[in-house]
Amino acid sequence: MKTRILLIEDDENITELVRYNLERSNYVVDTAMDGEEGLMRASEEAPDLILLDWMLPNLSGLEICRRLRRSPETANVPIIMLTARADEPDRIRGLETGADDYVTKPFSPKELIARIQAVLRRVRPALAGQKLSFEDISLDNVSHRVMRGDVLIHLGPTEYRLLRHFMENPGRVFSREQLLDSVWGHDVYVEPRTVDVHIRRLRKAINVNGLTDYIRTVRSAGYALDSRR
Amino acid sequence: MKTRILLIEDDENITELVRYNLERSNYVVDTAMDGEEGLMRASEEAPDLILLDWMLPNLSGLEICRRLRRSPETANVPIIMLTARADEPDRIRGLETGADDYVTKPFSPKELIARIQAVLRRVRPALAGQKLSFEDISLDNVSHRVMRGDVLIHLGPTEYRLLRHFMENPGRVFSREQLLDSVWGHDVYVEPRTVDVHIRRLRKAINVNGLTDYIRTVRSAGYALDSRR
DNA sequence: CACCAATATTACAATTTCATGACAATGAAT
DNA sequence: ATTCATTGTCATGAAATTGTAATATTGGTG
Repeated sequence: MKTRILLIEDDENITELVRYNLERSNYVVDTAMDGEEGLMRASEEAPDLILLDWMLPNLSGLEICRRLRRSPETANVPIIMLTARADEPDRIRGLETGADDYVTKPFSPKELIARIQAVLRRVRPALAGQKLSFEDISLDNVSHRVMRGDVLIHLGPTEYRLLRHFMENPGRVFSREQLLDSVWGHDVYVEPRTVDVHIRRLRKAINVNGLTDYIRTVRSAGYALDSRR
Repeated sequence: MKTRILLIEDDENITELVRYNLERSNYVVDTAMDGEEGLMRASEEAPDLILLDWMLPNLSGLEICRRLRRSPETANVPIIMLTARADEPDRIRGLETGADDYVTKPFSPKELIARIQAVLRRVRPALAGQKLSFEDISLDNVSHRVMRGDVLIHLGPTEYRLLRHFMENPGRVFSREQLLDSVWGHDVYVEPRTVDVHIRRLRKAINVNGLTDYIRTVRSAGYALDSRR
């Protein structure tokens, strides 16, 4: 699932510049031309981050920021202000109002993206890495969650570690002994055949309905997480 | 409990300037004169925020930043870089290494404080006197009040800090040991199982009537505050 | 096809891990 | 001094997880 960013900005040139660069960096960009529209979009779309112009027709950026923070739906969405006003009192006022950061125009796309990532890393660690994915399976180590498509999957501790190990090394075949070593630990003695049972449990858990089974059995070698059959 | 800030800076003039201003703003300031000392202090004192000079004798600020991020104890402590180098490539490099913000020398004390507040607001909202909210739970760190919907919830001190910690890091799974570290303090010895009991008390207090329980137990891993089951 | 070896599946008992209630110790408030 | 709230620990039962063995199925080979 891509990270969605809402851009509230009235200058079309900037809008297009930002959209182009963010989309190239794999973000989904939604835009609003003024404050009213911005507030509406923000509560409807629940974006992961908001880029907010300081100078807007009708409502000022500062006021938007205040309102976004007040509404429970958007109170926790990080906000980066875009501003031409580089003077210190304004910067301080912006930060005090609840913006998480601000970028002064003219800004370079690279810096904007670096700032976005820095803010996201803080606010939603899950959005900035730490997340493994393979085809439509995703595993988040921070929240310990596994999803297949958008279905939440429950795994026992061992199946979780097993899947994580596979997802950390996709495509690679592991023998039962290797799996026991790296998933169970070098010091535990467990029957190699036990691995079969856990593979079974993992398969059962992640292949809800008739979904394709990405765990490939390699006869007399072991198992692998793999898209090819 | 005051907010503790660790300043890693070799220039004594700056050190004194910063110390004076931060202490006047009610922060507790600890200082280190070089990188080695900084790393040591950081893991021992567990500060709430680190101010890090870019140019340091021996280890560079960037390298310190990297090491702080790598070590689990300090990985989540916000870092603001102090730098004379204002050019963009450096700024980007700093942000990418894991700094949360940077301030260019010479800086005004007012702006430094505003930045500290902004970073803390985003990382540890409670330290910046912010209201926290998660779904229909809200926690006001100023009045020490917790509401579920519009019902006022009474919590003991420990349950309050526990909930605050969860609300500062929603979705994230914490082991009992981690919780003891950050909620009880890194120097207290308490049985890990005691955490269970406090989780129970928190649940009981917060899930009045048949309201959904947002505290998720992650078997053999810990607990998390989470919306979906 | 018939056979063998390897894997899949099932069932079950043992073990871990967690939820819950009770209790004594502590300290603050009256 | 007494009451009350809070806290840490333990004991117990419930629930989830785990390893193993027994049995079924599959794939390859002659």
